[in-house]
Amino acid sequence: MEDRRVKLADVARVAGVSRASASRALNGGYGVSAEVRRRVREVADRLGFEPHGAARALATGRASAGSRERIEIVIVDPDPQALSAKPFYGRVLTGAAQALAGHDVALELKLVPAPPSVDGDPPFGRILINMPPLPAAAYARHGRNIALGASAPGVPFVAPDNRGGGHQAAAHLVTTGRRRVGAVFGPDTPCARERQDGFLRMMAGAGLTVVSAHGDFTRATAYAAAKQLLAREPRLDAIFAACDVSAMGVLQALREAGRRVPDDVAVVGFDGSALADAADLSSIFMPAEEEAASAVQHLLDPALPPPARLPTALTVRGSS
Amino acid sequence: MEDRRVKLADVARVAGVSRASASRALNGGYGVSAEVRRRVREVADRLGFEPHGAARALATGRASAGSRERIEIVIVDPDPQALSAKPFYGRVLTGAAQALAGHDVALELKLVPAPPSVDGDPPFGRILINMPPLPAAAYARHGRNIALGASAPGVPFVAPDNRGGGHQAAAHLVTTGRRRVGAVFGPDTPCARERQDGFLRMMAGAGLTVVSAHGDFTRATAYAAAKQLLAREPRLDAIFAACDVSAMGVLQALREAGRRVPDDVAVVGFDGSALADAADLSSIFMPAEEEAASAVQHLLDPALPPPARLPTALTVRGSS
DNA sequence: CTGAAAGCGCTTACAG
DNA sequence: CTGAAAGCGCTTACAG
Repeated sequence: MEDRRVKLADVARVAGVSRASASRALNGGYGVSAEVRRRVREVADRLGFEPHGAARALATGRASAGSRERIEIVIVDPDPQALSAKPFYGRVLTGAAQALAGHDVALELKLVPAPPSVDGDPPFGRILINMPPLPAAAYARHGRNIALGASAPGVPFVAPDNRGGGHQAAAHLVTTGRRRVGAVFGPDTPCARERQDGFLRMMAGAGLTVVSAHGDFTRATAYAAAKQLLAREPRLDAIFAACDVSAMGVLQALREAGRRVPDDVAVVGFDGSALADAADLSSIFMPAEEEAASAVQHLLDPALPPPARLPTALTVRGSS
Repeated sequence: MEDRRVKLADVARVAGVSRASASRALNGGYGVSAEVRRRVREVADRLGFEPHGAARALATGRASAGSRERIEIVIVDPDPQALSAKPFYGRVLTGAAQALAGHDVALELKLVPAPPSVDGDPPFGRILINMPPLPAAAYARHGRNIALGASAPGVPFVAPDNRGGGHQAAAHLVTTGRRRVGAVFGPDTPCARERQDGFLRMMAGAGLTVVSAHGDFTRATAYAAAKQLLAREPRLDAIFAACDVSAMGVLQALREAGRRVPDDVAVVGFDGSALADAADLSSIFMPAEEEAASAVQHLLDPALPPPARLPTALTVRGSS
């Protein structure tokens, strides 16, 4: 009548052997007669025996089969739709999944609006995205961690060479003969500032001034900013956008203003996401997948030094 | 000298109490003097004691703290970059994460080139994406499962009303006065066929014939297909693309052919991903997030009937 | 409040 | 090959 879970002892009793033999018959089967093995397995099947993972783990010392190691990807983003709207996150997952292929490690995704407190038993490792320094430091005290983008001191991180990327964009425009250059930069974040920095430095080196506006990495804002840029300098022959999504807004503004791309105006974005490819947009490729992959590799083998800065690359498409 | 893990017995010994008292002091602290509690906790901290999860689980009968329930999202895709290239997957993750908010259930991501065999102890639930019927049926015998898109008979599923979406696209073009309509349909998959079906049926109902070509959901193919369509019928005033990425190829072909969008030619895509928004592309919105969310809800409470077909919605943007 | 003891369910030397 | 026994690390009645 009792509906309690069937245990090894039950199987052993029904099969008419000791628990030791039952255990051996079930695991590998070495050291038991074929007859006993067959009988025990048959009974275990019939009774629906499922070994108690914790007990097994305790007895063997090995971690239980059910509790594979796992790496958490902790994304802090107030926008619950972030994974839909920002290609970056998908690319991170791509890189992490690839680096984990063949390693029996689970990939757990945590998308949270605010930094979660350190809970339960720590995972094998964590990849921290947009994690403020304070909670990042707290995490760092429990298990291995690596951040995407600089985080708290002491927490290793991987990041793209944003400055170099900005430089590459500027160099591309200059070497293709553009002279009246506009730019829609990003918001006030380290990453956006670095891109801007690299871009302006190169332009200054080339003796060119830049007509610029600030955006927030969204299409709508970039669209308005580009219109404003055109009003300030109608002879613009190039516009740099701090991210691909912004570049889409720029393209639309140019189209509406009757400018041909790339004939009249060249456009270069930043990110190199699928969006750039789909829109035939020249863009500075940011190795998001590679960042995530090397983050995972660092977690798997902390002896490897964290790679810190990864190079970007210019991808020329139809817009420049 | 030994570097073995510190256990409760060690803490108890150093603190000068029994293991029982040490255990009580650490868990809740009821039934121990404040003094003992303080001392034990201090020692545990100093020694870096971490309770052995399996042992605790075995002793209490409750599942170990570390082994939270989990829902697996199993994506079968031969392209290791799929998560970067296809917005659909990111949207699925968004929906699943949102539906899981507040439930202490882990979200595990499995991206595999081919259906994995059923391994270890089954998760709380699985969401199957692109899973062929045979392995889907095998999974169905171990734990709760739900597929995105129809799968094996007996496996519950959620899917968008693709046919209705195709119908909506056609209706939009017809009611906005388009009469010479082209279409770049998708590959030979149920989902693409349904979209095509709905589209053609509506057009036939309106007494219009459609100049169509087949694509494979990529930009390059759609670009070529659109060029071909224009060659066959230069007076085309609208083109439907079976997915947003294809629509991007169509837009480029139109631009190069000197057609203005939407003045000369209207374009409508399908998916309603961030791409459509960024490109200001009219599109049939497919509720990917909602599909995933209701899949999760079904897993959490199988008493709820699976929703099966979710309605699509036309989003009109600048391209039509 | 405190500790000796039993027990959680399984595995694995050890003897036979 | 087989079984009695000890043990994995912790918790929790039970007595005191």
